[in-house]
Parts: sequence; C-alpha cells; structure tokens
Amino acid sequence: MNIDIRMAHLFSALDDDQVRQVMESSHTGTLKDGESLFETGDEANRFFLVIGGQIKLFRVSSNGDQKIIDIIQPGNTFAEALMFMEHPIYPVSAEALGPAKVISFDNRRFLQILSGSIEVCFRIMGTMSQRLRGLIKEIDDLTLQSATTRLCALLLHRMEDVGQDHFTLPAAKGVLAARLSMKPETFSRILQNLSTKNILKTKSNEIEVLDESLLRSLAHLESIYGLEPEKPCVLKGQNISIDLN
Amino acid sequence: MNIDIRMAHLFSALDDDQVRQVMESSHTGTLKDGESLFETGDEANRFFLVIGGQIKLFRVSSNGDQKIIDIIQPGNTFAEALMFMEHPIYPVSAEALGPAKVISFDNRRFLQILSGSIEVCFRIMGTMSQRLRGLIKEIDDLTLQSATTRLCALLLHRMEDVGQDHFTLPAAKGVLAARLSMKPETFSRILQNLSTKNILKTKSNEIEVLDESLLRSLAHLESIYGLEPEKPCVLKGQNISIDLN
DNA sequence: GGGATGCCTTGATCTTTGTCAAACAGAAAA
DNA sequence: TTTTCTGTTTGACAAAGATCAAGGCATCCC
Repeated sequence: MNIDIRMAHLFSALDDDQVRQVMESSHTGTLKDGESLFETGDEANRFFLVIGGQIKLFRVSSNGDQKIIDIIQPGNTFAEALMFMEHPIYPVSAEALGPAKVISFDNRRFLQILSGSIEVCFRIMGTMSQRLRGLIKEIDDLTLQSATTRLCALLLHRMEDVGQDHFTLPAAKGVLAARLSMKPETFSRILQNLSTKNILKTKSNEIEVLDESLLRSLAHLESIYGLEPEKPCVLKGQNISIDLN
Repeated sequence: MNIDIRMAHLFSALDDDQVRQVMESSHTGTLKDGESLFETGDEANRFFLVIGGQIKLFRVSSNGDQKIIDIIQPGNTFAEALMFMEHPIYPVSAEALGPAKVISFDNRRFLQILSGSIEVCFRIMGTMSQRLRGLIKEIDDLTLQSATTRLCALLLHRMEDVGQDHFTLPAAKGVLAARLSMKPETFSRILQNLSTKNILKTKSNEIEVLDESLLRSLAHLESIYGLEPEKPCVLKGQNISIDLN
C-alpha cells in the first residue's frame, strides 16, 4: 500500500524527507465496524489520519446516550490538536463506522518535525482554527436552532455537496440523528413532517428535495453566517404552517 | 500605563524585542458597558487582550436570543485563532460586560513574529488546543447535560476558584443564564429549587453552598471527564428527589 | 422621599423533544 | 421461502424548558 499522506492538509507542507520521518513512527490499522480506536479519557500519544471508511467521534452521557461530535472522512486527520497539551487525554471516544482504515502517528515524533518547520506549524494552526470555527458553529446550532432547523441545514449541505436535489443520506438515519443531537424518533418525525408539507420526498435513504427555497428558509442559513440582517423568523419548530398562496 | 503583555500565555514566550514589535501595532481601547468591539461577520484583522473588565462573546439567533459563547477575563486573549484563516471573519460578536479595557493587535504583524519563533507558535497551538477542548466540553454539556447539571457545575467551579463555600456569582444572573444557554426564569427556578433542597443558601448574588457533595453529584463532574465508570444517574433534572436517610 | 428603571422572581400554561412500547420493513441468514 | 435481526416508524404520553404576564425589590436620580 502506497499512500501519500500529503493528501491531508496537515501534511501537505512536508518535504520528502520529513514525510519519511513521519512515516517511520506511523502505524496502519484496519478496523471492523464498531471497533474502538480509543476512548474518552485515554492517554493521547498518537493522532490519526483516516484513509478509508469513516471514524465517528463521540461522547457518552451518564445515562448511556451518545452524542456524535464529528464523523471523520477519508483524507482527514483528527486528535492532532492534543499534541500540544502537557497531559494529553482524548476528550472523545473514536470508533469505526463501518469498516475503516487509519494511520496513526506518534505525537512526539511529529512535534520534532514541527519544531523544524514553521510552515507546517502554520498549516496546523490553520487546521485548528477551522476546527474552532466549526465547533462554535455547532454550539450555535445546538443552542439557538431547533431540531428541524438543524436537520434542514444538514439536508441542504448534503444537497450542495452532491449538486443535485436528489441524493442519498450520508449515513444511517440513527447515526445522523445522533450527529444532530436528537433521537431517531424525532429525526423520523421531522422527515415525515417535511414530506407532508411537500418540501421533500423520501424513500428509505433516498431524499428528493421538492422545494429548495422553503427548505432553505426553514434552515435559515443566512442568519447563521450573519450575512443577512437578522429577520424575525415566522416559520419555526416542527409545526410549520406554510402558506403557498 | 505600562502593561507587560507577557502576562498573557500567548505572549509569554516573546523576548523584549519581539514585545516591542508587537506593541508597535497595538492599540489600547476603553469600552463602556455594553459597547461593541466587533460583530459576527466583521472582517477579522486584529485580535485582542483583555486588561480590565470582561468581554462577552456571543451569537444572536434569528429571533433575537443571544447565546454567550464565552466571557473573557483580564489577562486573556481572544480571536487570535482567526489569524490563520484566509478570509478571517469573526464568528461571534464581542462587547463589554461593564466597563472594560482591551489592547488589540494587528494579525499580520503578529504572524511575522510568529514566523520567526517556533516557540511562540507552540505557545499558540497550546492555547488553541485548550480552546478546542473547552468547546468540546461545552457541546457535551449542552447536549448531554440538563440545565440543573450545568448550573451546578458552574457553581462548583466558582467555588473551587474562590476556595470557599461562600462566594459571589461572577456576573449578573441573567448573563450567567445566557452563558449556560437557559432563560433567566429557568436559572432562577433552579437556584430556588436547590435552596429548597438545602443544598445552598442564596441572598441576592451571594451563594453559600451547604451540601457540597450533593451539589457535586448533581453536577456529575466525574462522568464528564470520563474518570469514573459510567453509572446510571438517579438524580436528574429539576425534580430532584433526594433521600438523606 | 418618591418615582422610575432595570433586574429578578413567581405562577400558569404551552411547545418541543424525549420516552416507552409496539408495529413494521428490508436485508441477510438458514 | 421462512426466520431473524437490526433499524425505522408510529402513537400515546411525560418532562424539561420556554413563554407570557404580573409582581417584587433593589438602585439611581431628581
């Protein structure tokens, strides 16, 4: 297997020699569906690059609920930010969502390389900066937006990624529900509700968006990014009463 | 006014000459209560160090609610992570909570210094890493914990900071409520509830904790950090039924 | 002192989401 | 084909918080 880790943003500034050094400390692993990579509270001496499948990062509450913090896609690294802490401890658990393949790297080794390359440092800082922004957005969603809003926003993003109004959900419904911090039942009901309102059609994991602009207004994406003047939102929650006049 | 910015973790690795350079691009400002520093969506060319008072970072939802993301205390920097983005835009709004004093710094100038000092880079990465961890913890709290749990956790932290079971709330109740993502009414009711249960006494903004261990179990701090085996939590929500046998 | 003003509290009620339990569907195994 | 399994849907219900409206209690200012 010959993978160029420079496909990952984090490593993209490394020269051949540095790549060799990093790879020396690396370890490639294959994970079965549901197999655990590490758990919340484990000592964090390594960070990871996903090269196949998906890895889910999550936390578990005292009553057993799990909240998915992120789903890492191939080509992306995770847990690299911990490298800079004195006593690095994973703040989340990680396990494979379906079969997956990851490479892990030794923190100490990578720090050595880092200390020799400002460019790589900047690269990392950029990555971390983006992650920070993403988390703030997430907090925003969780506190300021309703379940319906969050689901609509996810559908719109998916739609834009695919570039079509007809697409497949990027994961099982239950998984998406956990990602959006809601119960599968709620997820299901919202979809059904949107269906009833003729905003979309659903057939198992296939979604067809019928009314994009309505969907968009339910997701009020404008205000999330603060690009539009805040406007009072008439449509709210699940009890959408839409007037098509 | 002669402030050594090295009190801030971010700057602590700078030598005299670097401090001088940074200060050249700096600008000190005084803010009145409620005065705005920047708003969500503004172009982010500068970052800040609080040297007096408090700065609140928040986002506003489409229906006017505001969620406080963080309250920055003197000696701390904020918005420095944006420096590494191509098109830096503040993801939150910032305004003074009471009269406050801040120093702002030019991103570009600081990046220049950064590019000459690996040590400062590492310092920044450490700061960002901690912030990431804090945000993950926050998401955890918001999705996996109840309002009561969050409030109890805040009280305990405050108590540990002060080192006494008798202390003053670190801000107005309404502000704390927004910080914890709940309505002032809910905040009030929870406090009253804890009072009724003889867990604490409250007199305006003074809190006296009567039963720390009970408070701690309501906050279930153990499970948040994953240090303890997960145990089913019997006490939940606001309707606390405690058996003192 | 006496308003006014700005929090904070309290009560009644409503909404959103979660819970529990059962039915259902589709895919894989037998 | 039937069985089994897992994930999804549906319905009735409960609970945590939000909302609305009113009252209380400070402080500031004239």
